[in-house]
Amino acid sequence: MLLYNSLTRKREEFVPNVEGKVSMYTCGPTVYHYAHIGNLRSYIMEDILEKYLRYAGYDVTRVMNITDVGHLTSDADTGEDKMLKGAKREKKTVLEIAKFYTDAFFADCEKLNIKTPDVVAPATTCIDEFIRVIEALIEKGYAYEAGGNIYFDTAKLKQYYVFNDFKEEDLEVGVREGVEEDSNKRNKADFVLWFTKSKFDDQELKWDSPWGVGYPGWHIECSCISMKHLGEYLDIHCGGIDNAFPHHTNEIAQSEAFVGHKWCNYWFHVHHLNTNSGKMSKSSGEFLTVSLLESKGYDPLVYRLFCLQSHYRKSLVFSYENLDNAAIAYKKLVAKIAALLKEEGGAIDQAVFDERRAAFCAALDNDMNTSLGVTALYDVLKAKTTPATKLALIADFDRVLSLDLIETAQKQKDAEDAAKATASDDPFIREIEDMIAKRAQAKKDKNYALADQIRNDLAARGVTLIDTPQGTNYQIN
RNA sequence: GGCGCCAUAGCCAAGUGGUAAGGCAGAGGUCUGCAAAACCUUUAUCCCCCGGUUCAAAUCCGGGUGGCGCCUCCA
Repeated sequence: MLLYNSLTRKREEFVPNVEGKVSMYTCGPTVYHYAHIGNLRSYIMEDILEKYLRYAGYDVTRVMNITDVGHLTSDADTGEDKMLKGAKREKKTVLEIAKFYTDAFFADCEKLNIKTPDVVAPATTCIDEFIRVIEALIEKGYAYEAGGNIYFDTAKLKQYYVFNDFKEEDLEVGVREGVEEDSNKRNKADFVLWFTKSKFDDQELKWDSPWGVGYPGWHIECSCISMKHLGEYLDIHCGGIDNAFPHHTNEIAQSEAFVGHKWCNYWFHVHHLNTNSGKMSKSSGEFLTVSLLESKGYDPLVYRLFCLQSHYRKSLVFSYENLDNAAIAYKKLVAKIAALLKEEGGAIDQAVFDERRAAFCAALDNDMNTSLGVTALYDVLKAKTTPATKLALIADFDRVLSLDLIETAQKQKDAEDAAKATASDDPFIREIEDMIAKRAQAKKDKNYALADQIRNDLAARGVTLIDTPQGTNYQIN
């Protein structure tokens, strides 16, 4: 299978370190606020990668951190800790905030059918590990103390800028508002491993360390948590493209300085979800959360389909028009599958099954081409074969796509069956059937005004009539 | 200023040298008293622009233009 590797900027054949096994690390959320759907795009695409690797037969171990400490808004210890900022905003303790938004994050993931990683590690539970690695980095000469903080010395590396051909002198400090350069640093690119001199007096979470009471820098978290659970050799590291520099660059710097050899082979970066005005963020524009979409009547899985119709390495523009497009496509897809469920099953045609499955695999083998994967699904629906074959294929693809296609279609069918079964007991159903009968009579009498009025009355109450040559069916919305 | 990604129909999008998949919307049709649903048919003489390589380019190369991202908050 081919995977684009940000490290080499090429699509490469994926070969894990240990045959049949894949170690996978994902940068998790900073839990100071709800995740917006742009954040979740990354997790959806990473979920597809993980599930496809499993589908392809790999034994995958996936680890994710939860950033609940040390994520500053500025490098120079002048900004605010994001966690602290969230806590102040809501007048809660940092740990309460972390707990609340961690739960909210996984609740959103569940709605989007994003599998929870095998290991989820909050940074605050791994402090000893951070200290141990920082001590080793100091011992090896890769880290130094200045102004009370511990910094990583990027000048000690043969190559620091791995994802971009940056030249240090061309990098501008303070491109962003509110960012100042830290005068303690020896080199422009150096970064903090451990803070003891915090300018926020009310920093809540602090730990004792060989360098004094303080707290870890952001970058060290991911390196340590990954190595703690996955060892010195990592197969795939995932994250949003915005983290390639400096976060992932720093992770590589400190991890490889620590282990003394190549650390991670494949870097999987998901590109951004944009709005018409640019990158989606929590601070500008409409704050688009899963709950907001639900409140507007969208099934979260519609958003998942919306993401799957694009490629993870392309920026995607969000608009309600595009989401509506996905919503209709999803509804039609489910309706077609519900129709299949009603048909006689027949036997599974293994030849067709294998052929269609090969097409699906070819799509995903090609650098996670989910758009083609969805097309493979449509091709199944159009294929000339038995309903049983189609349903088996759809269920098979959905192990990766996770759109709950069969389940949703089954629910729809069950609801219809249940409505029919309880018809005689339910006064509402009896009334509907009564009105349908009256309308049939009106139609027979060519009293179309009355017939249309009955149809409109029912529509107003959420009942859609579907005329067929065999009679009138109805659907309760 | 430096670095990187991208550019295909009204919208989303596939395509990795052999003559433009698929989805949504639109149009026409079947069915219907009409409508809805469903089904069938149809929708880019051409892939941002200009050069070049080649028998052959949306695909490769060079140069533009435009959009987005990163350069210490971000997925």
